Amino acid sequence: MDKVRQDSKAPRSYGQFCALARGLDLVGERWTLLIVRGLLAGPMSYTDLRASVGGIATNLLAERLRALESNNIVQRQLGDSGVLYALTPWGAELRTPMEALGRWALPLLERGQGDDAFQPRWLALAIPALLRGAAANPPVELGIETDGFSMVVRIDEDGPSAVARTDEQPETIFTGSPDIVVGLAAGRLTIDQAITMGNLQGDRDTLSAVFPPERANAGSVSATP
Amino acid sequence: MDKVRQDSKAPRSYGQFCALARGLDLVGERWTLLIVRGLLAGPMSYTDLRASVGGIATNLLAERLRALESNNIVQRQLGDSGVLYALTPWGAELRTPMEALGRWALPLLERGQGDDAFQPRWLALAIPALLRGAAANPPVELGIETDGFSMVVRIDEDGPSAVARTDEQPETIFTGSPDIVVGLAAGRLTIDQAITMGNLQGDRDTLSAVFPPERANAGSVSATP
DNA sequence: CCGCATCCTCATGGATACTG
DNA sequence: CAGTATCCATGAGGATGCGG
Repeated sequence: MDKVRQDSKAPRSYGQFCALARGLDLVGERWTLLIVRGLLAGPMSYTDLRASVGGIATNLLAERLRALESNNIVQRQLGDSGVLYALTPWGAELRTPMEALGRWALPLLERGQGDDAFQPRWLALAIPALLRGAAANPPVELGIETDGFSMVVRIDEDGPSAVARTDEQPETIFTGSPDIVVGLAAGRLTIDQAITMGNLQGDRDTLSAVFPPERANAGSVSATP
Repeated sequence: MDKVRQDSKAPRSYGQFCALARGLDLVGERWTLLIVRGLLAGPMSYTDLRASVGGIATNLLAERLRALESNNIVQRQLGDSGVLYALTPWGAELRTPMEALGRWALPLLERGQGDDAFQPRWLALAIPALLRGAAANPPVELGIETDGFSMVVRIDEDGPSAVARTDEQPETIFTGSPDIVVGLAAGRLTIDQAITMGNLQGDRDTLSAVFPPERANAGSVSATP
């Protein structure tokens, strides 16, 4: 018999004619934005995505992905290595509100990592968000390594971006704990402080080009958490 | 005996060292951002707030307000008319990410109001969000009436803002359904189309100063919902 | 293995009634 | 008016199963 998948999910809506409310109808459920966070770095397989989201139950991930797909935020791709999930163009535009929310929540990072989990790939969203507004011509590239994960932060005329580092070219690499890297990006630590606490291989100029000293303690974070 | 209020709420956290996740720990629960939406227009009493949020159960509102207060997003004020809830400075900064999310969700309004509820005061968040970036010197003010509610949209050198209209000064007033007002603000309708569908008392120049024709169909909304 | 679906338990949400 | 108390429905979380 035909397996007609009954769309038995009536995904609780606010039922309000308001852009914010309708947006929250789509991305306001638990885990949803963390799934998008994972996909902002590029398409991923189900299993990788599950690890990237961090702690989501498998049935919930499947359910959320189904909802996201039917709302045109996520699309499935058939790679040669199996199924890949990717953001649609509209879904990728969630980067802006998500970065804004992340910047708002920055003061919450000041209490440090504590017992919380950490995945270096999450920084691939955070770093560009924190550096948003910066631009450089010619481009600057800085390798950053934390918690065993390497990424390249690049600032060009289009602004900052971060990608996982696959090659092994001798770029300027700064190594430090998540606290230090975030503190540097957030302007909470000066470059000198960061170098004292971390480890810089290469020239300091690249580091200060990516994290300009004038941003330090610049108070882009204004209020008390 | 002492009523020691056991803080029995262990408000389910993602437990991740990530600004987005920590932000969602505070404002990611259902209804929370809609409560903030209400308070962005100014301090409100419990009962007014409940009406403004639209459909929230009273126990949930009390619980959310308690959490928001203990997280320094909302603070209670003692007005002479009783308790008032207001945003803290940090809480008020949620306007930026909320506007960003609203702009992202704008395509969802294109299917019209349908059966959804509508409260004109919600536009006090939406209109400035849609007009963000606009500035005018000298300032322009336009009275807008929809669904029995009047507001004044003002654009000055600091950008757009909207406040409920209490006085009865003879300002230029445009009257139209929510669909029309939103369509105009979103640049989906031209001024001529809006006037055809609505009703303008006063001069067209003020209307076009607030909703510049060049924004119409400008494609600030890029993707498909 | 990967990509889910099912089952079960319990915390959370939602509606309504009630109280200082 | 400003909530609390109660009860039921629903969604989250965890374990496990199962076909490809």
